Amino acid sequence: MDTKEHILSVAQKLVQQRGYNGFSYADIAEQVGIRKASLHHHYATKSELGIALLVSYSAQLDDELQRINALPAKADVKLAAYAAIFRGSLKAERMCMVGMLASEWLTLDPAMLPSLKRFFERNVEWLTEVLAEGKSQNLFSLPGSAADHARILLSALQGALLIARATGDHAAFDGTASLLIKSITGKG
Amino acid sequence: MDTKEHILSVAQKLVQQRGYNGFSYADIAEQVGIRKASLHHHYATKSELGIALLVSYSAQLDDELQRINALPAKADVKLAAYAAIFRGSLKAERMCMVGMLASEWLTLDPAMLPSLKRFFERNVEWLTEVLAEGKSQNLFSLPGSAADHARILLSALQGALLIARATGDHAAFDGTASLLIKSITGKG
DNA sequence: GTCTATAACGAGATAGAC
DNA sequence: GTCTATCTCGTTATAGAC
Repeated sequence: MDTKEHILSVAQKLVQQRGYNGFSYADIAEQVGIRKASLHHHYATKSELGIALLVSYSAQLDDELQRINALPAKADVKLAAYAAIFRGSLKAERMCMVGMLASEWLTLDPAMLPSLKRFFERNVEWLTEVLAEGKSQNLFSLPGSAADHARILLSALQGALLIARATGDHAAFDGTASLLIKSITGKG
Repeated sequence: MDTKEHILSVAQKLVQQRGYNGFSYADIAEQVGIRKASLHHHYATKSELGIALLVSYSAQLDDELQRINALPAKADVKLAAYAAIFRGSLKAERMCMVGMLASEWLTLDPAMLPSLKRFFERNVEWLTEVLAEGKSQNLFSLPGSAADHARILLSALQGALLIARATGDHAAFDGTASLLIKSITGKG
């Protein structure tokens, strides 16, 4: 991994754990093993780094969604795989990076906001497709639009991750996630 | 309102809007109309202020839940009144203060954490009671435990507020909240 | 209880040598 | 591309007068 990627990886972890306003260039420098000033050669300003983080994180999301799309699985399994992404974050004691940034959005460089919004839209779009797919396969019984259910899923997983990480109650997250999926796949 | 309460009120708004690491004593001083140094007479340190904020915010929650309990209404109406609290925050462009603090919990004074956890527990307990009440009134048809449904409700409302505030999509919040309640009160 | 003044530190960022 | 050295500003917090 070259230095630029190493910086990005460390910075992403710091945002997910401490928030954008909760870490400094000194923290990155320490973990990457170079001096603060050298960071500015790769990312001149902190908000430039923030924008790069959003681009990188969105690409990671696309990779994950494509990986799930490629599974030889039905829609219900895809939903479980999607929820497992959040479960993995919880295990690593990290928030979704964009969920974290969303909480701080009023303090962010406005240039970061478009990709932040786009990230959530991408999640809702993908979930809406999977829900529609499950509907056409007669796997799901959904009162209300697929898009509204998609937003419930995204919101509930973000909120459950937020709360479970702070309370340390991982079992509560599991209960929430499995009941969420159960309530979509139907009771029978 | 005396100065101490005024400080608390301004600080609470700042945490809800910008996060605990996103505002300073200078911001409070400017809005309260006194000097930075005077703030330390009322709250010696920032984490002392943070703890006072959690005590005050928890008391506000108790007031709201008691107000809803006192309504001459059935469980479904109480759930809608609970969701309306979050809707009010969104309208004021504020996060739930404790949801905000939860995202930053790794950077907080550990003394703040017990009341933070207690806040979420209080929400889940109350929601669990209302859901059980609705069940006994034959208003709700719930697969899974009332506590798990309570956690879905809390998580989804926290997440929907987080996302809708950042994206500016208030209609998405409304769709999420109403479908959440609809899916509990049943389709008939 | 509020003020001025200031301490002590950490932040993001820059200059210029190597 | 990384370093040392430094700048400027904002942060929490304190001392002591009024």
